[in-house]
Amino acid sequence: MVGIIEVAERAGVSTATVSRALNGKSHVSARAREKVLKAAQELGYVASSSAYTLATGRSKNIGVVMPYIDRWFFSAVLDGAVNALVNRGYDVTLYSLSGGPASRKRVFEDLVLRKRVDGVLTVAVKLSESELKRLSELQKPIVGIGGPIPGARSISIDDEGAGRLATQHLISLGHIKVGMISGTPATEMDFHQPYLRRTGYQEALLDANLDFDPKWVAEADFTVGGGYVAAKQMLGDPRNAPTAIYCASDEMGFGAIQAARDLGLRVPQDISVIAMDGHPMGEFYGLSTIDQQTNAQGARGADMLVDILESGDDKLLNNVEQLTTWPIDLVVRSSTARQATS
Amino acid sequence: MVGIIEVAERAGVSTATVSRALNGKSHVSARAREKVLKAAQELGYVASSSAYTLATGRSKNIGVVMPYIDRWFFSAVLDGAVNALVNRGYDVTLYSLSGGPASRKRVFEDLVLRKRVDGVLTVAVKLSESELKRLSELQKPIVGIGGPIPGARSISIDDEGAGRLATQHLISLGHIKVGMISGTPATEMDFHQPYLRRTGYQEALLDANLDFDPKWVAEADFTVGGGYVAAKQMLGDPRNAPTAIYCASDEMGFGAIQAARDLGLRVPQDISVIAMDGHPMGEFYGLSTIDQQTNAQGARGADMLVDILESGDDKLLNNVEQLTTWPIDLVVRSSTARQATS
DNA sequence: GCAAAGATTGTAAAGCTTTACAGTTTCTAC
DNA sequence: GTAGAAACTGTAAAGCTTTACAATCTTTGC
Repeated sequence: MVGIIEVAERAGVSTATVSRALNGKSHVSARAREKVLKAAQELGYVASSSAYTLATGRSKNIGVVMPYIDRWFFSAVLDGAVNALVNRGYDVTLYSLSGGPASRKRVFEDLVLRKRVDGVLTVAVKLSESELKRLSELQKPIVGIGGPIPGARSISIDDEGAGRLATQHLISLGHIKVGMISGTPATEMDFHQPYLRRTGYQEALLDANLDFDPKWVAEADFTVGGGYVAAKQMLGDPRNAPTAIYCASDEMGFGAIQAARDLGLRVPQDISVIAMDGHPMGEFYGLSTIDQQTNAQGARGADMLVDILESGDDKLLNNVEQLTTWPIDLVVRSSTARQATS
Repeated sequence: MVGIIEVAERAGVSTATVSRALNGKSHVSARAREKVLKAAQELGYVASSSAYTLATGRSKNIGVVMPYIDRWFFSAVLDGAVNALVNRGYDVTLYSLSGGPASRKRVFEDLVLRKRVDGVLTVAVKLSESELKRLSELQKPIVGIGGPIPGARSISIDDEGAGRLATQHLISLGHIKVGMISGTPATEMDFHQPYLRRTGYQEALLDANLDFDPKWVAEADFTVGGGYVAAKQMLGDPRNAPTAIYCASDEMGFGAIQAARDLGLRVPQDISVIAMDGHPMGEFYGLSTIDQQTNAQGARGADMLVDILESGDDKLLNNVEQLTTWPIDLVVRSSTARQATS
């Protein structure tokens, strides 16, 4: 194994100079730098990251914590974050919370204490007070995506506003009976958006003086299957079915469209569907939606974190509450329309 | 920052004993072990992973390398791998190849030399000879998923057999004009399946003495959009359109179904579609498919890697060519049927 | 009760880098 | 040509753990 000593010998300088030259520090003559670079190149030398971390206290590694990996929203955030981080010279270590409370505890205690990561990016995870305290004690900055985190920096859309906007779109098309398929918080997750989106929906109805029937609100698990079942139930009773549905995720929207079709309803002539997220498949199913640029949110969160780490200002390492509201766009496609006169 | 010395002092033993007790080694009295555990608990001590890695040469960390992150196939493999690895006490560091050849080189040179990972799991990446050589020199075991890797261990379905099976299913339903939407290898990726699947398709036609029209084969990029465009083109010309299409991925299958509908064709009465992967949305679109249990493949690959690392047999660290063929299942749903008599 | 074997414990080195500090060389201005 | 400043370079410590080896204690068989 070739170490810094071999490089120093070959270049005819000390290890200190090798280190300085390779890390682009000043106080190295051009000649020495060149010799070092050449020697390192010839030997195929790369510094051991564990020794680097031990000596400097920085790992150049960000921990990303999320409740699921193989769902579109999460993998899209992850993709954005990984690309942004690699551009800035950071690795990412991935932690899933799907293993239950025990693994969650392990993630938050070990992960950070072990000095594996310089900072933490969480997606749709609400930290408990003790988790946050622990991270803060250790000066590990944290950025959350997908919901405001009390006591820390976070990036989130205005979920209530999004729910209101989607519902207003349906109302503006003349719909009077408007239903909603809301998300449901799974036990291991900390989504809080479901309720906010629902609140926005109800407020929009209220503002428009429209009736609100509890039967028009269903809960599902954010998946296509969940949306399908909920929509079929809601639309199945012809005496009291809504003419438009707002779904809290695009995947549930896909399910709802399919359920409508299976019931013989035409979209949008018989039933309008709007959802939210900005899933790439939305375009092909003509699903109207509220786009939230998921990839870009991940990239932005990653950049915020690295900005803090590289600022050189240790005060920034403390976690402070600071919410960045992420903009949303209404994308109108072919799944929403004024209802056909029957 | 609390280190092993503080724990040793509090427990009234030496650091060596603390280390042994905490790592579950033998040669520690029950009494000493208990004192150490108690002290460590009280101080909230966790060993620094960089110091551990520096001392032992092992990082308990696996690098996962894939060309994309936010596509279903890849995130499903990743999910399976992450869960399997966390169960065995390993972290995973994620590398994306989407940054082009320069970033690819960095991944394979730095990643390993920096001793960041004990082993590498690649997904749909074919290693070059020099990449493989480098990994082997450093005794880093590698396992590939999604295609046989020359010179290394890998897990792959029989792509040719899958293409043949899907096509035979269509032929068995009486279809004579059978098209295929094949994948296309993007520059940064090393998919080799596209051609194998296509070979299987052609062989099945040949075996059945069926005509083969080059216009019935299109290439697309594995996405819904790509499948949509290709299918629309293929089905658009009524004089020469196939009555059944085999798509090399479920997402392209979704696109093909949508294209057929937009052309006024009924699925499966006018046109049958079969695809492959086992995408969870397939069920809701009634897409017949060839299931390959993507999650489980990721988990299996991860387990293979850890088995090698924990075997204690250094000879196993050398990379040897060894292909594990992964079983596939034909799942028949409502998108394939005997053609309606016109 | 004692010698030998076995179990437990401690000391100190090794693992590889970064960097403070001190020492040396080179340059500049007069 | 020289003093002083500036730039460069080297030595050695620090960072935190594991573990080989040596030393000590405990047990066992007689």
